[in-house]
Amino acid sequence: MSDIVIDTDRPLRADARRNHQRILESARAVFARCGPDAQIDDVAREAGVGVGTVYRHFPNKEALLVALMREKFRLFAARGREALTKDGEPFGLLVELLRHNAETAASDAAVQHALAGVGEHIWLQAAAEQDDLITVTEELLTRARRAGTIRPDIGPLDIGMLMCGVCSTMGDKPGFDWRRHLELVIDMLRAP
Amino acid sequence: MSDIVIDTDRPLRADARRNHQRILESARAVFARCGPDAQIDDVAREAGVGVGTVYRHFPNKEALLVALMREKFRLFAARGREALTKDGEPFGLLVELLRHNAETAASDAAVQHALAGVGEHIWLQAAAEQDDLITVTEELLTRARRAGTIRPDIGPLDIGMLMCGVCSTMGDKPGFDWRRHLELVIDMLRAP
DNA sequence: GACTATAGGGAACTATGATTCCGCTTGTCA
DNA sequence: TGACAAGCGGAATCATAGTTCCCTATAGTC
Repeated sequence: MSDIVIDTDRPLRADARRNHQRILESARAVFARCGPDAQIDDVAREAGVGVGTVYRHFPNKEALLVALMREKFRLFAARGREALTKDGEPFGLLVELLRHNAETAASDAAVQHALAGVGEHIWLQAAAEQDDLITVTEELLTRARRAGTIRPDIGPLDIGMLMCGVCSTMGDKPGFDWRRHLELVIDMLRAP
Repeated sequence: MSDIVIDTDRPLRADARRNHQRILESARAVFARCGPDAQIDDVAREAGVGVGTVYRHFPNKEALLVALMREKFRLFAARGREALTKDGEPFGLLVELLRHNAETAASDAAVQHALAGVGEHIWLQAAAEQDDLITVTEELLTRARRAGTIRPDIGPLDIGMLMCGVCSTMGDKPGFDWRRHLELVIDMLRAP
């Protein structure tokens, strides 16, 4: 959300702040439409700004993608935190969360491809957000474990990995049904 | 294996046949190394031929990728057929097959990315091979169902989808362990 | 209202990598 | 062993899309 390179602590000019936001939103839309081969020109057009402006805010295309990943992880972590405040059967809360997140991912090919297709070096740039997500997930799992309703050997990274797998089947592969994939995974998570 | 455009039924010249094979092998190696952004020039160099020669055998890069996918599906189907000839507990045979295929996929980023990242139109060009694989898988599943050792609601497309998910976690994602992913999936397949 | 640092626009530049083209080579067959 | 069609090599071409550059516009400030 604040990926612009700032070398002073001066606040951004109002128009810049507005554009930054607009670019991020357009990027989300364009990446969702075109996956990782979305074009900067398209993002710029969609945002109603010039390419130069995009580059003023994000040093390159990769940075834009990373910003989107980060945003997504932050969203998932926030939802996790929210789930922690609710009361109810912990496993059920987790399942609800996973379904919700999967729907979000499905509406946005960027994440799907970002998670599945890009190299480690991009992945690592969202490490902080991921760690946070992992922490939250761990807490959700702990509660479910205590309640005895989840397979006890499942860790937060397993959840990430399995969901990554579900996301990979979200494209337009003939015959695949990611919702079924998700339900199978959820079934597997349940305590025997 | 026979993707060269032939407008007569004349057999290929000996050197052409040799080169066709060599190109396919090199493509496999280069795609395995570089994933979908392998370069035709590299394939040509590795095969010890000029780029022109590659293009004489495959109209474009996509065709090369499709040829590799087809080859892979054919291999998996062949292994499935082989499993059908063995005797032993059907579920065990299936598991052995899945593990074997996963190892193969893991040694070859091309498939992994081809399965996960490319669009429907490429996918469809391997439809015949896939259908064959599905048929074989269905037979394996039927036997396991009869033996009562597999979750009865699992179909051949589920297997494909789940394995596609496993493949998607084979990259260099920090903390992911696709072998664990596979074992979790296998566990889920088992009859309750 | 004027000044200036900050921000924007978009044409031009560049890099990358797929694809084409054509003159040369080599199997094949009589 | 010659003829010639089939095949090969790789420099040149073309297309795409990321990135830079610099001139113009404007928000913020006195």
